[in-house]
Amino acid sequence: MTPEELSVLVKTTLAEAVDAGHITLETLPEDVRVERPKSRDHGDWATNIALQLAKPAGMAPRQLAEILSSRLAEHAQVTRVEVAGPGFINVTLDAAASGQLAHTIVEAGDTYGHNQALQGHVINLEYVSANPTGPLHMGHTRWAALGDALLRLLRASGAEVTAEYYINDAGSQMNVFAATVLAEIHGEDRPEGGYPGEYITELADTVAAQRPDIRDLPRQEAHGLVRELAYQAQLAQIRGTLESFGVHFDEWFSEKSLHDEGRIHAAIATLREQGHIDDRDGAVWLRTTDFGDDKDRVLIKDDGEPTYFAADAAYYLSKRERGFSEKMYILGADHHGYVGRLKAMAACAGDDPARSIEILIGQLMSVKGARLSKRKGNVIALDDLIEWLGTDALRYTLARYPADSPIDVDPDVLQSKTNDNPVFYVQYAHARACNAARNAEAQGVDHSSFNAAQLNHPREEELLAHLATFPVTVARAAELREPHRVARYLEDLAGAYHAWYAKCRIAPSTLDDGTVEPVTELNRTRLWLNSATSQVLRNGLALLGVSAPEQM
RNA sequence: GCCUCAGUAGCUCAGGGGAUAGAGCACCACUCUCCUAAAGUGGGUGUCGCAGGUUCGAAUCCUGCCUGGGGCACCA
Repeated sequence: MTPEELSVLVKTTLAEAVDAGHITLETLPEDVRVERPKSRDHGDWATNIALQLAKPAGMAPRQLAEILSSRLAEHAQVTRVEVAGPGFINVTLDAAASGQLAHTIVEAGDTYGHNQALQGHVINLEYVSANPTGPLHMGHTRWAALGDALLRLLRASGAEVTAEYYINDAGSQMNVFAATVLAEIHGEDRPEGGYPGEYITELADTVAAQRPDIRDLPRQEAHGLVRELAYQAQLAQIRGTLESFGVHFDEWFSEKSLHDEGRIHAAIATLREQGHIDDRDGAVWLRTTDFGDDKDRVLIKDDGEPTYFAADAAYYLSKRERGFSEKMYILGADHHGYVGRLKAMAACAGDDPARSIEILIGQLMSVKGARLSKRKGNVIALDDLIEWLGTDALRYTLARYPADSPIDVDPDVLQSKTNDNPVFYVQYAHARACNAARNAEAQGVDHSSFNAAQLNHPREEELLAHLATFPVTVARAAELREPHRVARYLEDLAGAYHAWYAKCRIAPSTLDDGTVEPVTELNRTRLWLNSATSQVLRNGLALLGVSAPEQM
């Protein structure tokens, strides 16, 4: 019996008690939380439902708990129920009822932990979206790791999610970019305010190789061509970096296409219909102050050019037209000034921002001792970080903290192979489980039988309890948009596994006289538990985009 | 000035109102002739930034203050 099943049982028990007139409640709670108590003296699972319902039921919490507990105790899989403290209900389950989970997990395989908490949600998740004028750097790294983990989590919870990268391929910075590359092609000094970094030289070489005639073209024509070719080359480089970081986008959306297809003016027309446009001082304004923004925002400047915000508005409407009911953005704290205007803009467009827009703001990260890359333009390049620390270590570490806590990554920790490096601790647990399975199988232990009641060692009860909370951990992490919960969970699970492994042998032992003990049902049953654990470790790591090595 | 995030053990940090506030590191002592000791076991540590409030109960929610990070464009 899993905590979810127990939760359902408590809920139905409550409903029965209400029907029988023993408890008076107008509405039943939607969610009954069942948690693993900190102290094992408090049973296998505990619920505070009686405390929460005491007031609406007009009943003393302990009295309410007593009614529920006497009914719960009648259930076959429940060994003991106690009312404790102010009104907690502590439940102890039958060992066989808990142990069955090992079998369930192995059968569910890769889908164990998946849930339907977000079924029906059609989400557009936009993240990274770095300008295509240079390589990705540390400023993008955390969002890449976090966004991809969140994507996997949302999908595992039943949401339909599209990962989208917004390419800022319009605007003056692209011209500066092109001018820099073109100057490089001509062997001239870089223009004032141009891009630094040796990657510009590489781009210039690439472009010149593609179009050997480029130096002979009229300057203006060459500029347009360089702009396109250098952009393509840079974008390809960015994709390559993301690919090696295990991050995949479903949609690469061009800002320029919004301009070219007239979608910006169409968006303004839509906003105008909604009655939130002002024309003043020769510019076109969106009255975002109607919806709580500090100041109104310009959409079309007095020189007739659209602002970046106008493109954002058109982009938002594009997402809506493409059928996304929820638009999620992951932005760095340095962009949090955007939140107010984005939400106000959504409201101007006639949407309810509380439902249609979700903006996750993350704090910035740093890496101790990281060196700037002259080649990449005096940034700390993501490519270099990957090469230095490895994708697994980086991704795990970045996914391990809540987005709103600042991170200062310590490379020494990431590269160590001990307990103080959580990535290795978790990966090692997986590798160890795989190795134990290989070893047991070599000695003839297989999955041919399973007896849940034999999983009664305290360490296996503890391990089973951890395994049981995986689905609810995933569901909660997805709901709260907090991938770090999965990482923390995995660390706990790995700890429970190591502790179990130290006490409970899977394979038969060799006796003093050199003979090997016969394979028993206990060996086989433990193999199931071992398999279940490695499965959950694998599933959890997969949600974070981190590999689960079979040996280390 | 306004907005926003943070302040928890010596250090790095978890803790979406609940029982005695946790984990890793660091420090000490144990455990491998049998599945990976890259591990496990035991040992102590706290004015949860400060002050009020909400309630049966607050590290958690509200208000104010202190300290630190980030942000407040007809830039992109």
